[in-house]
Amino acid sequence: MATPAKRPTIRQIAEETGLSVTAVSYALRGERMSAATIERVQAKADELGYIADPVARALRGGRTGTVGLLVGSLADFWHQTLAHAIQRELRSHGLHTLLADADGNPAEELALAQRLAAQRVDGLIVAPVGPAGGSWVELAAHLPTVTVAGQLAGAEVVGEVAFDQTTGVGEVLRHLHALGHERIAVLSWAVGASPDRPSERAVREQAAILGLQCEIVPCAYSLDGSRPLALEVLAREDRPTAIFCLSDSMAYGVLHGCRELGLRVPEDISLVGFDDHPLSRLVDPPLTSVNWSVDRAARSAVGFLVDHLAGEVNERRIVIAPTLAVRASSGPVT
Amino acid sequence: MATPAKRPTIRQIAEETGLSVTAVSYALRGERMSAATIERVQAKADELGYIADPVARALRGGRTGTVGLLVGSLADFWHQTLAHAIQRELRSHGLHTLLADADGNPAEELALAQRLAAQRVDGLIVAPVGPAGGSWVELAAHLPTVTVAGQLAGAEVVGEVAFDQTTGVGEVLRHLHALGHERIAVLSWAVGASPDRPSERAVREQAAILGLQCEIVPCAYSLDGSRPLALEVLAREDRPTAIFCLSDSMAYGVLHGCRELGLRVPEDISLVGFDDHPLSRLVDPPLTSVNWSVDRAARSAVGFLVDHLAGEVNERRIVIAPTLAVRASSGPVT
DNA sequence: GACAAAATGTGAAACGATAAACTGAACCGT
DNA sequence: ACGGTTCAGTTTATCGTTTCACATTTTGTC
Repeated sequence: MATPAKRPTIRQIAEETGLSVTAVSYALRGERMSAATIERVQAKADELGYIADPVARALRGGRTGTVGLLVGSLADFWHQTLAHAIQRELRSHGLHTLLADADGNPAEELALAQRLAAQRVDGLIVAPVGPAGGSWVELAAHLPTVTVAGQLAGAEVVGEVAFDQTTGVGEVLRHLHALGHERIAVLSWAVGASPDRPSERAVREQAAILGLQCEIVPCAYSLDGSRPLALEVLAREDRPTAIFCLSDSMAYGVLHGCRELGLRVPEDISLVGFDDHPLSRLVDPPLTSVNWSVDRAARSAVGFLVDHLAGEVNERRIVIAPTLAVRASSGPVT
Repeated sequence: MATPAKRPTIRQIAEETGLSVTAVSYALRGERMSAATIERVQAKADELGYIADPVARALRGGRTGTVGLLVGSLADFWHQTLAHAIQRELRSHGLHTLLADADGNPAEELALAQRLAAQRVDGLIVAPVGPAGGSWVELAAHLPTVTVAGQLAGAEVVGEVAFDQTTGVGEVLRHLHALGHERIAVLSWAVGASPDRPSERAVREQAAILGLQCEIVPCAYSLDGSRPLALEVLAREDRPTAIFCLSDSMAYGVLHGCRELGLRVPEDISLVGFDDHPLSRLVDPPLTSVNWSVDRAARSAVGFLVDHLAGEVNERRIVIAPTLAVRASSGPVT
């Protein structure tokens, strides 16, 4: 039985160098102590393979080096991509990621955020699905928070990454309008009762301007959620000539549904997605979708947080502009 | 300016109930104290909205309720799916997830695992990409560890979820053999120098049995990694008649490459993937792939860990059997 | 009713790191 | 030679919780 080989602590270094624990603590951070001492301590620390215990540090009130990442639904491909991008970006700043997934349940988001806070994360990045209920205000007041694609009911955030939904939706609807579509079903996330979701509002506004009949259909995120719904919508007598899905994940499900019904895309029905997942260009037919530069969003979100933690106060809001990627899934009405 | 509204502590409860801190600590966990006291403390705790501070608890040596999840590469779709499934499964057990992504760099895996350990996770679930180097043995000796699809150089784990690669690879190669293919390029993960990767070994063995010419080509994970490689392989004069990718992510990149070169799949070249991502049935053409039941893997991995934490000692290893999903991307040699 | 054994509770010491307050010295200009 | 700074440390208290060792009360048994 090998020795349990405990991790070395600051105290061990103190004993072996003959200094006090405090001295070592300062030296390790390069404060106060003389250059000679700092070097001696560093050497010993390296020798022992010392890593500061983030837990103890956190307890005392310091930083953990860990950022909480709360995503609305990892079942959604876009959230998956975003989570990956943010995680990678955080890591490039030497920060760790504590991931929580509300799994499409907006009511749980606040509770999860609080659990993350209890774990003493240094900051929070939230990509919510639902309308913010409850007391985000208080949470955000204590914990630097950045939102991505969503608001938190008036909470004071240190950064906000917004997506220009109005323009994105507008481009899609104008595109479909130009192709001659007039009856369009819009599949929207079915989460919470949020009558004023920005994307849905944008749909209504633009539809009114263009004179389109847009029916907003609430839908579960995942492929398996949108497929049955698509089957129902497509089976109608006066089925729409186009379906606009407010996420690519849903569009994939619809695509699957079309296959099952033997409907051709785009001849029988046009289909447009919303996040431009990397695979959207590879599905059959390639999916027309709205691209948002996830990397830019991730960089900004992490940047806001890191700047804030460093005490800098910079620009706090960025609006990511959409690009409509027109592919084969949308075509003229026949 | 509102009061900072600090989280309530055990001490606050103690003061308000007139008990000692110790008594409250016991009472909250329902130990020792009289039923009456326990109830009184519980009531006060609920009233104040008390949540035990996981950080302090961890410092003292208890559980954090957080499990570290180390994935080899979140750029890979399969790892994404797996991470989501495991995260969801952990949550259903009331556990939180601390996610780290080695981003395709096996050399970093151990260091990341150590950071996770430093964060005092209760256990570790590792889905490695590379051959295990370094001292996993010591890490695993202190921290309950479960591996998914990979080994950790002789480390003693509390659970192992294995995939029957031999059978999976065998089915693919037999399938291609039956279709008349003889020259096959196998795209394998290009990580570390691991001459004895199980999947690659399986390829060599099966190829020998069936008399196939299999060239193993190392490749980066992502779509963007495999696409250029595919272009190179496909441009050869004696290009293979089939490409077998050891992950769907790579297959997507190859598919993209085929499009650019104007090659038809499967008429000009057959393509087979390996993880059966949900979108594989939707791409054009639908991708033949090997399905592994990610949900089952996730359930098992989490189950092993939870059982171990509960002190139960059960079966510690499961081998997930593959199912070959034959779709349109593989066809007879023409 | 005596005495042991539970039951219930308390105080103090951890866990590992940090920060405020304090202690000597060396050093400064005048 | 005097008070004042700076330097390079040390002591001590603290974060919130658990646990060990001990103190007190209650209960049980013959």
